[in-house]
Amino acid sequence: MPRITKEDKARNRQNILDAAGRMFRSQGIDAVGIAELMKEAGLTHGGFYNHFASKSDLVVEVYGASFAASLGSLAQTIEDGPDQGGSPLERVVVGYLSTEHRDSPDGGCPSASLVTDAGRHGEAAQSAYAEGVEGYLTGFAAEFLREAEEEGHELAPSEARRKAVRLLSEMVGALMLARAVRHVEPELSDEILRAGRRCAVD
Amino acid sequence: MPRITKEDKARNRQNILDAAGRMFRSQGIDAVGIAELMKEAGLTHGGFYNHFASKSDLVVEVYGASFAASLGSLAQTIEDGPDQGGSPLERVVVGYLSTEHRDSPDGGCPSASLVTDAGRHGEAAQSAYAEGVEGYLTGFAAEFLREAEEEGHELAPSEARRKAVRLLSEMVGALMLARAVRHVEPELSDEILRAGRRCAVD
DNA sequence: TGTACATCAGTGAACGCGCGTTCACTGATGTAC
DNA sequence: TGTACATCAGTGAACGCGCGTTCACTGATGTAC
Repeated sequence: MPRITKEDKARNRQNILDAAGRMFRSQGIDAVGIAELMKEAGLTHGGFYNHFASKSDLVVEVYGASFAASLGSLAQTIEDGPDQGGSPLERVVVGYLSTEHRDSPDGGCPSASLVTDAGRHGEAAQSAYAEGVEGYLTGFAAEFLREAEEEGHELAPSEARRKAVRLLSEMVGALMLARAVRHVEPELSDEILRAGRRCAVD
Repeated sequence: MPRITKEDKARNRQNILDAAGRMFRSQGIDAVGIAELMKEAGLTHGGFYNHFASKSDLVVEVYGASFAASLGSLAQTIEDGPDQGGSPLERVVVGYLSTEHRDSPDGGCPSASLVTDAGRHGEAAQSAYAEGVEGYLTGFAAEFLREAEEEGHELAPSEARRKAVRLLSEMVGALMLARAVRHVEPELSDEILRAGRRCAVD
């Protein structure tokens, strides 16, 4: 059957990246094997090295791609008009700490699902992770400033930044805790999400 | 050389548990092999199964032991008189979000270092994790109530509980984020800790 | 208390297994004329 | 545009390796008399 079109090769590469993004986030990087990953992408394992030099290489690319997608959907949530009321950041928090996001990490925020793996897969992966976190913080801080200006409050940039850091910390912490206890203590899991949603933008 | 005293066997078992507690927290459960673990405990790998039926069994016991130790030192931090000022919970937060705690996960809070592993090592481990989290929440909520009463504020138990959940979420999230970016963005890492320390008991 | 024997913790080689990675092979695509 | 050949993506067997676990063996301890 091979050889394949250039476009097909590019599509295959993207399929591998997408599958890895989903599987890494839901199962953890080390729990996903190359063979399993390639099968999910519709290929056999041997071809992996036609696209990536190593699993480590893939990991770095996945961090970049996952954060890019995640920051994109964050921006969209902020820009979307206030359909069901609440400020943009309130909508972000409500979506972030929703049962849907908790229950499907595969398409969710890499800040949370890849936080532990970031420290264990080399400097390049860690840099990609840090860059993604910085993206979240920048977005949040800008939105805090925008909301303050709109409402006529005084808000120093350094204070907006601090609020952004706190908001991300709480969102990531609540989401991870909620996920960790979900199967054995569903009520505790829901309670954690609820408490975070209720007051996370104070 | 074998056979060994009952007391020696008990001590060996404890050594394995201690080594596992340290190594699991700093490296992650899956990254620690039985051979490496037993070497750290001063034994050879074959003897592991004289103490534990399987690695999974050990994992469950480590969750229990780590949380017990962690909750104990938490209680002590709360009880210790206000040496350098600040309320007991402020002291807890300052210690929790210190660079020392960030840089030595091996003796630190299992809520943070074992949160990801909890979801991936069976129901028993997850239950032990949830129980530990519940212990943290109960301790925090009681302290919020105590402080409110001392200062003459009104505080409903449900509100104290909510504050406890939020506090733990933020502490865990900040600690994990700070650890994840520590080696590539030390300033960002410090900033995350600082922001959490500054206002985590609001 | 003293003796004889059974017990069993520690040892380290060995097991099966799944991992990341390599490789010879295939054959349709890309390219040079 | 048509033809001949080189390229190279996909395939699946095979590699070395480290993992969790098992096992035969040793010999000091625990126990029964």
